[in-house]
Amino acid sequence: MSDDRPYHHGALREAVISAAVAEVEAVGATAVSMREIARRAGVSHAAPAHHFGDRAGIFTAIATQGFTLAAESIAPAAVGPYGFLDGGAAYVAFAVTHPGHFEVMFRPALYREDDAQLMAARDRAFTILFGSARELAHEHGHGDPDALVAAGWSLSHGLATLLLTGNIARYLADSQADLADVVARGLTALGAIAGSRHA
Amino acid sequence: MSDDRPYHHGALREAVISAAVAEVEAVGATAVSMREIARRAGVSHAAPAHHFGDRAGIFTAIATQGFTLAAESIAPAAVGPYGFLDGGAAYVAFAVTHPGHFEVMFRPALYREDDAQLMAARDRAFTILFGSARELAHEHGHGDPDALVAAGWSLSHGLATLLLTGNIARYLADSQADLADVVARGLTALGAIAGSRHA
DNA sequence: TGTACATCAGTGAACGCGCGTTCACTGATGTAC
DNA sequence: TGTACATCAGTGAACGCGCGTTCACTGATGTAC
Repeated sequence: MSDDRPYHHGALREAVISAAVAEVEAVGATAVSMREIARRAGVSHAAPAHHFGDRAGIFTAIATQGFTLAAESIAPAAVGPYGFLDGGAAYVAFAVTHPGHFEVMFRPALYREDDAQLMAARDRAFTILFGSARELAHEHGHGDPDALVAAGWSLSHGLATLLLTGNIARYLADSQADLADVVARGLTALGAIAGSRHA
Repeated sequence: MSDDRPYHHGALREAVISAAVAEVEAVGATAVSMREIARRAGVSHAAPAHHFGDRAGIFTAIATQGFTLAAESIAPAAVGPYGFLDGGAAYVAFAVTHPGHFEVMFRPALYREDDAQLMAARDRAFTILFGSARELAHEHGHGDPDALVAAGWSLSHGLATLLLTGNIARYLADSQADLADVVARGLTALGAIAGSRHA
């Protein structure tokens, strides 16, 4: 080693994870290589494999961290009688600020789904989603929390995905702050029309 | 050549595109290689490059074909006073039956966005989306088609994405036929609640 | 406090492999006469 | 109808490169005494 970097890194695990997240954001999850992650983290190319075994091991760590971060950032918003709605907005905000984590989290084929810590983190996140939907249904006299989850999750996930891939920007020129308002108005109108159809 | 395959393929372009789509569905868009596409199509490894130049050229062809197929399969549904709603269902159905095209279409970083044929096909598809939204807004007395597009497109796109990545199946056990109903009910309830909040 | 030793995080050279690209070629097709 | 030739779609050998994996190693740290 030419510089004064110590032989033992001390926080190699964290360094590799954040390098891997940056790499996912740069080239996409399925195109990342262990060598490039190591290069980004400033360690030897064999170090990531030494710690995580393979790419699936790194992706499992990223997904676990992602579900934990998502739960932490959504939980404070997802309380009160409209917590499900505010939680949805927080979900979109999380995706936009953590695109690398978000991409990996929802590509379960890339990581080890039976990992104990991953499952725990994921369940914590989904407890917030289903819990706030149950509260919304109870509070407003609608009986089916699962239907609320199906619609609300799809709406938030779709908006997040379209924002991240740059598709919203091309077709709906609004700024992101306005966008939340626009989507809320569209949701209200769309719900009323869908309801009137089957009334 | 050991078999009786003729020297000139005759439909190499189509063969390469459909092999590439199959490969995208197998390993993900960013992980496909020209060599593997050629192997799948049963041609020499240099043939795809000869025709398309590089991966971006193939992806451009896939996206163009995807927008064309999407427009063709959504257009018949997207008519009448509720065409926007039925078009959304057709959008989800297209995504589920054409996962390879769908993935490439909404990753514009992978292809040449300024390709003339691509832009034409894409505009045809989006004309259907915005046109049916305008008709819905007019028919039901809601003034902002863009808000309908933002909400409806997000909802359909999110549902499609969650279905394709296997996330819906894990958390909402319903069959896909039922799911359309569940989402419609959730949308109606969610719209009413969102409306009552700001009333 | 000082010494000896086990542990193990991290290194770096070496390997075989699949990749994209290049390039001289082959052979089927279309056109001119 | 038959011959000559230009065109160009598609081939396959060769190249250099980055990849994941292996493995003997180095050296910092923790523990025993």
